[in-house]
Order: sequence, then C-alpha cells, then structure tokens
Amino acid sequence: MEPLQSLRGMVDLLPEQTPVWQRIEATARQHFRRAGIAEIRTPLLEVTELFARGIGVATDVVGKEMYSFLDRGERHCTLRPEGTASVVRAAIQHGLLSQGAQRLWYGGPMFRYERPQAGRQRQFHQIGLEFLGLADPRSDAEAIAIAWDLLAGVGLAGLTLELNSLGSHDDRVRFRAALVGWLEERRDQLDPDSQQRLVSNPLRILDSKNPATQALLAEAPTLAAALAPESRERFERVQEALSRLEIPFVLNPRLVRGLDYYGHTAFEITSSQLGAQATVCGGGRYDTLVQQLGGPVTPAVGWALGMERLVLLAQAADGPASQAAPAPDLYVVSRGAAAEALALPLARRGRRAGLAVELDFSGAAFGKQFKRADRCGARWAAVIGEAEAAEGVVVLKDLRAKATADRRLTAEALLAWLRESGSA
RNA sequence: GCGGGCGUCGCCAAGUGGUUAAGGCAGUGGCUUGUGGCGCCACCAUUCGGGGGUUCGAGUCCCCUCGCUCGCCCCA
Repeated sequence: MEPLQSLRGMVDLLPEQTPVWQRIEATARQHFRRAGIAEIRTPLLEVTELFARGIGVATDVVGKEMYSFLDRGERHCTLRPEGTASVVRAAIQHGLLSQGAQRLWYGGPMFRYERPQAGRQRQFHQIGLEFLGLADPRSDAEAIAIAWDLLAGVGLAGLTLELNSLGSHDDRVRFRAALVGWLEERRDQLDPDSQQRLVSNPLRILDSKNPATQALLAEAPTLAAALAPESRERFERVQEALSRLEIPFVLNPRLVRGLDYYGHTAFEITSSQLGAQATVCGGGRYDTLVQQLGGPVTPAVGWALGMERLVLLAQAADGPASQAAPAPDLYVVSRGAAAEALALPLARRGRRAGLAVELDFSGAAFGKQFKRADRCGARWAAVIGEAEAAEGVVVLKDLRAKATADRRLTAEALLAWLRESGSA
C-alpha cells in the first residue's frame, strides 16, 4: 500500500511547532482584547462572486490563484483567498454596520493556488483586523499601531513599516492616465512583464523588481504629485498620528497593494530576514469595498498578517529551545496486572486534582518506564507494583533529586501532598 | 505558469559503475523478573521517492514522473 501524502502546499503542523503558533495566537488575542477589538469568524467557503467583486477580477489572486469549484447544487464556490471580503460580507448580511463602527479581527486558513516557496503555502494562515465605519486618519494609525505592537509583542525586531498613499479613486484615475501616457512613449525600455501590465494593471509597474524599469521610473510622474490637496492632507494626518505614537515609518512611493479595493493609506511591514517573501503584514484603507459589495457607504481600514512568516521570524528570534513541550507533574509507572489496573484511575484522579499526569501502559521493566518518565521531564513518578497494589499504597519518587527516600503513601495522601507542595 | 538545486531507515548522514548499502540520534530487547538520568551488548533499509532505459553489473549514467526546496510572477 502506497502511503498517501498531504496535497502540495498543504502543510502539517507537528506537535513540536504547535507551541510557537499558540504563543503567537495568544499574543494576538491579548492585543486585540486590550484594544477593544472583537473576533469574527466566517466560513472558509464563499460564493466565488464575492471575491471577484471584492478583490477585483483583474488581480492575479482572482484570475489564477483561487481554489474554485462547483458544488452539488451547481453553485460557484471558492475557498477564501483572503479574509476582508468575507468579513465585509458578514457585516453587511447581519446589519452590523447600522450598529456603529465595527472593530473586528479574524484568523484562520486562506487558500491560494500558487507555487509554494519560503513563507508561502497554498493553505496559509492569516490574522487580520478590520475597522468598518471609521474614516478618521487617526484610525489608520491606530490600526497600524496595533499591528506594530503585536509584532513587537511576539518579540520581533528589525521590522520596517513602509507607507504610501494611493489617493482617492479620482487621483488614481488621473495618475494612471498620466503614467500610461508617459510610459507608452518609452515602451521599448520596459521589461516584458511591465509592458503587459501597461494594459492590465499599470500601477503595478511601480513596484517592478526589474532594475532597468526602476531606473526609468525615477523620471516618471509620481503618484504623490498626482494627489489632490485633500488626499495629501489626509496622508499627512496619518503620518502625524504615527509620529505621535513614535512608530517609525519609511515613505515608499512605489508601494502599491495588489488588491483592487485599496485607496489612500497603504502600508506593509517587512523584514529583511524572510527571503523573497518579505512582507509580514500588509494592509490599508478601503473606503469603497463595502459599497461595492452591496452595503452602505462605509469607510474602512484593515490589514492582514501572515502567520507562517511570523512563525519563521519568531523562531529565528528566540531559537528552537522555547518550543519544548510542557513537562508533566506526575508520571505513573506500573507493572503487574493488579498494579496496571490501578494506574489509569490514579492518573485520572491526579488530573481531576489539577495535576498534569502521564502514564505508561507498557508494563515493561521498571527501569524502562523510569527512563521514559525521566525523558519526558516529569517532576515525580508514582510507582505501583505488585506489593503496592496489594497494600493499597503508591510509592512517590522524586525524579529531580538524586537520592531522596521514596515515600509510600495512599493515593489520597499522595495527591494531597503534591497539591500542597505546589506542583499543581 | 516559468527557471535553478535536491530526493539513501522516523531524523541527521557516508557512499560518485563492481560482488555483502558506513556511522550518529531516536526506537526496541538485554546486562538489572521491582526502580531513572551514565555505561555496555544486541536488534533496527533484500534497499537507495516511483517507473523505464544503458550496462556483464547502477544508489551511483540517461529519460520520464512524483515530491521537496529556492527564485521569478504574485502576495500575507
């Protein structure tokens, strides 16, 4: 029989990795709770049209990366490639938007059919934040600050916050025309990818990695120059707010987010330690999305951060040592039918009393069982052999001490003693 | 979707055409029918991701395929 494998790009998180994830998730929850942000959970599966309308049909995410299929009822379904569209859909569907501003967070798996590489899987995990109904430039800064502090809370340093303004819809239309006009005249100097994008998505040419294209772009009209006075002022307010929070940022005029719904503030938090996929967190303002999905006119800001990339950085930051599984308080060792019958009940009583208890079913030589007890880091061993079983007693052995005398106690006395000694 | 690298035991890893595939860790059994962390002994890949081919002979060469990985694209 050929053993089956997980699908390409679908990764198992084994027991030794799970603690890092839990730690990060706990940190995130804590930061959200302090900031008064409530969790929302939405389905992993949505109608395909939600993403087509929300993210934009012309984007790569929608065009070629979605896990889409027809269900038994002939509905077009898609495994969510990102979280924002679903959150907005849910907020509209349940009338959350008529109850005032919503400060929400979500977390969980997302799916994108791409070639896996460092920091990128087909099923990956994001934690995201969405502020719905907030227009104030300071809310952009607040959202960014929460991301920044959360990342710091996980213990990461050396991150860069890159900031840009994409302006209003009108600003972008104006700029796009200017940029396309200018680049058309120099089409032959563009790399093939960028030539393609001249028609499909001209703004994306700005963050081309091609050196020649970048050199050319240095002379090109800039987005910043195309911003209307109100847009520019708004962007300045965001920067002021960040400065007051003492959050350092770098203006990056080439920063263009990939999804259609972004306007005005756009930002990314990047790390130089991640290889090609440097972005840990990305987000921005999306004042038109809610309306586009059939809801009331509602300003919004949000971001998403990539768990896999965060885990990569956290592991690099605090090394592999912090991942040790928590050691049990008590390890139950038994040998002989009568004794073995008592082991599980004793373990359960211990657990009910609040102790972390593991037990050995092997019935192997005591030496073997002690070896295992020792390896798993248990503080104490409870030993039941033929004699103890007959006497209704348990031997408590201190695994940390070298030569402390063992104690012979009843089960009750043993558990009481452990509780008092502070092991629980 | 496109390019580069790689694929030998659960993990790490020798081996680069010649008869029998090192070693370490982990695991199992024992030295010690009932007391651990050390030590010692034994066991643990008829087989080198899979399938074809070349050859007297292949883990070692060729082709295909699958997987992993890094990069491009894109993005968190």
